[in-house]
Amino acid sequence: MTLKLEDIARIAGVSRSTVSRVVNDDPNVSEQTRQRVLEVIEEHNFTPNVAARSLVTQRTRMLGIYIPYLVGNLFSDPYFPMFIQATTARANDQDYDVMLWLKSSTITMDHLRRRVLDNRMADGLILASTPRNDRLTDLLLERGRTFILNGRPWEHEDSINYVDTSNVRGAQQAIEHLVRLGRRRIATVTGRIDLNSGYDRLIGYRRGLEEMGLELDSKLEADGDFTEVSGYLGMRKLLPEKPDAVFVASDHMAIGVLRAIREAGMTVPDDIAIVGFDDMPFATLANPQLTTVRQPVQRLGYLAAEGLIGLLENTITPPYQVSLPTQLVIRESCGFPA
Amino acid sequence: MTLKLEDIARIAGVSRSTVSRVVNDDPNVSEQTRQRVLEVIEEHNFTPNVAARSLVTQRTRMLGIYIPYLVGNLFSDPYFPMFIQATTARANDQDYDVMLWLKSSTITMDHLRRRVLDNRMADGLILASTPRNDRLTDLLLERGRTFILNGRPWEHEDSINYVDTSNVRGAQQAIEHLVRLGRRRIATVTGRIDLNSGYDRLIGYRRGLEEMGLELDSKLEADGDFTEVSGYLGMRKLLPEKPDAVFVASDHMAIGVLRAIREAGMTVPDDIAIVGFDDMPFATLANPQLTTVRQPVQRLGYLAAEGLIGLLENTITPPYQVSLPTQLVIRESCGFPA
DNA sequence: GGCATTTTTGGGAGCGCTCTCACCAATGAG
DNA sequence: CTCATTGGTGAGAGCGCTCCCAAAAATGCC
Repeated sequence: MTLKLEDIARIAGVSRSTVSRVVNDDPNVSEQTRQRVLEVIEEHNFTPNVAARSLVTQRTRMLGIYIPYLVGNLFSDPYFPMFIQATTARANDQDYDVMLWLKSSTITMDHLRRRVLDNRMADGLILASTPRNDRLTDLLLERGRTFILNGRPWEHEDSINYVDTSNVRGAQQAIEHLVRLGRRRIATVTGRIDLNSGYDRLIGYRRGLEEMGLELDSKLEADGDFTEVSGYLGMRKLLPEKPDAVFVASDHMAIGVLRAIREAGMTVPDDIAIVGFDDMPFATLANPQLTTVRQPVQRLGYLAAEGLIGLLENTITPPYQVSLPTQLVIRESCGFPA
Repeated sequence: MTLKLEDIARIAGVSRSTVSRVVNDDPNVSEQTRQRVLEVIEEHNFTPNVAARSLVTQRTRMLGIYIPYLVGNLFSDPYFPMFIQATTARANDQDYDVMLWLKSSTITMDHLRRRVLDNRMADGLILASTPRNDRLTDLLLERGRTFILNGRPWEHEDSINYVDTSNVRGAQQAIEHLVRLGRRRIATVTGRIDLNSGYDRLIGYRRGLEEMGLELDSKLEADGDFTEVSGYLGMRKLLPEKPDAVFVASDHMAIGVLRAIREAGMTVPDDIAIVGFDDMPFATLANPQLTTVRQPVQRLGYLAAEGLIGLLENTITPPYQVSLPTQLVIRESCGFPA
C-alpha cells in the first residue's frame, strides 16, 4: 500500500496543496509547516507518483538514448557503454532517468515512431551516430521535439544540437605526427563515409597532408567500413602502392591492416607505420601496440545529458553545439622511439 | 497538439469507451466500428498517453535494468552491452520499454531506493551481478517487487528468480579438457569470490580435478579479482609451484597470466597451458589465441526479459530459474593440436 | 409479436497529482 | 479604524485514460 499526497496531508494536518508545495520546493510555505511535512514524508518513505505527476505537468523527467546499432562493432567497442554510462550518471544527478532504445532487427520504424516520437515517454532524446539520410532526425525536427545528436549532423548544421569529437582535427594530428617522424607516402583506410565520423576522418587525413605540403593521391585512399576485415582488404589494396605509413580510421580496422602487412612479410613500424583511431582497449594488446587517436567519450556523454537537460529546462538556448578535441596516444606502431 | 482518446471518439462518431476498447483489443466491439476507429487512429497517428494510462492501470510497461558497475571491467567487457541489447530487444518485442540504472559514484543508495523501489517507474527489475550482501535484493524482496537476478543468488536460492550461466560446469569442462590433453598439475587464478561467477568457477575447478581423479592442492589456487593485474600477480605466485596448466577465471586475467609466464621465460602452451573464461573479443588477439569458456550472454539477456515479463503478466509462476550451459572454445593456448 | 438474452455502446467515477484562484490571517499605511 | 498588502493555506478543476455499470441495440426463443 503506497501512500499518496492526500495521506501525507492528513497525517501532517495540512492540505494536499501544501504537501505538494513542500515536495516541489515552493517557497510559499512557512518554515514550520515545511519541517512538519518533511518529517511525515521521511517517516513514511513517501514518493510522489510519477504517472500522476507527468499527466499534469506533461513531462516525464526521462531522457531517451537511441542507438541505431551497428551490432558488429558494438560488442568489442566500449564507445556506447562509456557514453551511456556518462550520460546516465549526469542525468541521474539532475534527477532524470534514462530510457534506452537500441535499433535491432525486431524493432521496426513504426514501433520506434510510436515509442520514441508519439508517446512522449521521454522529454528529450540523445541520438547516437545517425547515418546520413536517417529519417528519425527529420521526424523529430518536424514534431518540434528536443534532441541532441552524438556526432555532427549532415544537414541543418547550424540549428541542430549536437556533441561531437573533432574528427577532422584528430585525423590531422595523426598525419602531422607521421610526417614529423619522416613518413612521406601516407595512405589511409577510411571508415564508413556515410557516418560523419568516417567522413570527417577522411577530410582530416587530406587536410593533414595538404597542410604538411604533401600531395594527395587517390590511390592511397582505400575504402573501409570500420570492420576488421575491411581493414585487411583495404590494406591489401594499398600494399602495391608502397606506402610507408597508413592512417586507419578505426582501431578495429587497424587490426586487419596489421594482419595484411604481416602476411605480406613486412613489419610494423619499420616498413609501414600505423596510426589508428578510437583507442580501444585492445590497442595495447596488439603487437606492436597501437598508436591511436583517443576520443573523449565520457565527456561527450556527460555533455550530451547536461545539454539536453539544459535545453529542456530552458537554461540553455539552442543551438547547443559542442566539439571536443581528441588526444593522440603514442605507442609503438607509429615508430616513435620509446 | 496531440489528440486524446476523446478526440478520436468524436471524429469516429463513437464514445471514448469504445475507442479505449479498440486500443486495448477488447473483443466486445463490433467489427464495423473497430475498423472505423482504427482508421481514424491511423489517420491521426494517435497514441494513448502513457502517463494517463499508467495512472489508472498502475503499470508502466517498463522494465528496469540495474547494473552495480564495476567500472574497471565494464569498458572492455562486452558482457553488459550484449546483455542489455538482448534484453531491450526482447522487451520491445513485447511492447515494453527499458530503463537503465548504472551504479556510479554519483548515485547514492537513497537516490536508488527512491528511483528504483518507491517510484514504481518500472514494473519489474533485472539486476546484473549482485555481489554478496547487496542490500537492494533484500529491499526488493521486502517490498514484494518482481525482479530477476542475472546470476545465481547467494541467499533464498529456491525462491528468487534468476538467469545464470553454469559457471561450475563451465570450469569443469575446462579442467576436463586440460586433463585429457595430458596436463596433471593444473593451477587456477580465481575471480572475485564475493561474486557468484567467481565463486562458482572455483568450485568447478575443484570439482573438475576431483572427478578426473587428481588431488586438490591449495597452493595451486591463487586469488584474483577479475582484473588483468590480479592475473599477473596470481601467476607470479603460482610459478614456483611448477604447474603445467592454469585455468584462469576470466580472459582479462588470462592476459596478465600470459604476461607473467612470458616474463618468466616460459612459453604457452608448451610449458604451461592456459584456459580462460568469457570469450572476450580480444581472446583471438592474444598470442597465442586464448582457449576459453564462452557464456551465452545474449540468450541470458533474452531470457531475463522474457521471464520478467512472464512473471509480471502471470503467465509464468515463480520461481523462474534458468541455468544455461557454456561452450568450450578451443584455440591455441591449451595446446590442442590445430 | 412479446419476452428474455446476448452483444454492443455510452456515461461517470476516479487514478494521484499540479495549478489557479480564492480565502484568511497578520501586518502596515493612511 | 479602515483599507490595501502580504505570506501562507485550502478547495476545485482537470490532466487523459480505464473500468464498472447501465442503457441501447441486436438476436434468439416460444
